[in-house]
Amino acid sequence: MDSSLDAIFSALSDPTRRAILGRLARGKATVAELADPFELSQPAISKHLKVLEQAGLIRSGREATSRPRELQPDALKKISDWIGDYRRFWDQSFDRLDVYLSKEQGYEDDKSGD
Amino acid sequence: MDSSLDAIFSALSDPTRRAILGRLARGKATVAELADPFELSQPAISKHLKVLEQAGLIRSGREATSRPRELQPDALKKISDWIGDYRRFWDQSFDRLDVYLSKEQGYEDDKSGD
DNA sequence: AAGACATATATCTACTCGGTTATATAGCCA
DNA sequence: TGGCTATATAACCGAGTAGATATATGTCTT
Repeated sequence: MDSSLDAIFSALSDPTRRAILGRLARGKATVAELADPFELSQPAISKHLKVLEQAGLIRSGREATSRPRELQPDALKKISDWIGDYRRFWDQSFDRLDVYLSKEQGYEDDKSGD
Repeated sequence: MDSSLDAIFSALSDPTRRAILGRLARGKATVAELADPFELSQPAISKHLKVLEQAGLIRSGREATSRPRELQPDALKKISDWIGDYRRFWDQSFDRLDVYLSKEQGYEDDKSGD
């Protein structure tokens, strides 16, 4: 599993792979279940799953003859954190001190006196 | 400008382009300024800038002979919103679905041989 | 052990991508 | 106007990608 930003962003740039993640957000699924909505061959789906797994976005299990996939949120959190550095560019309220401080509960409004 | 998730994620998958965005987060810059930190040719940088612009991540201005670039946060907000749909999977305080999902067995985080 | 089933891997092809060098375009100044 | 500067575009190359079909692997069932 790579889990670098390169691999994660690259994996997410494909609509099929994002759709697969969307399906997995509703619970784990077998390869056959994941392939069903698409007009792609089974090997094509397996390839997409490999890309997602190497990016750290999903992981594989084993249940009898099937290898169900499930979401692994760490990679998504990683890019969410990266984007967070730019949040101030579109979110006006981000610049406010109280927003910084409320990252941890209980730290709220220690010195907000403007 | 495309601005689709495909184009945005794809643009962000390259470390040079992310570094360019990082530089632009500190203010607008000319192509020459953006190229300076890299050991790449000027045309290579121009290509990267074109990719970023077509994804809607930056935009070009005009000042005398230079074409300064600046951040355009809309595209970043777009993918931030997309990721937001998955926030519950890593943010405990968002809800508890992640706990429910990881209760199932058969996944490879437990690598004790059978 | 053999067959069936779910999935992975191998191989091939067309296309995209990131880089290069060479050249073109556009604005400023003497 | 001609030349300088900043940047864009064109043409090309090697590496990687997404798809296909064909085949292999691994597990359950009988």
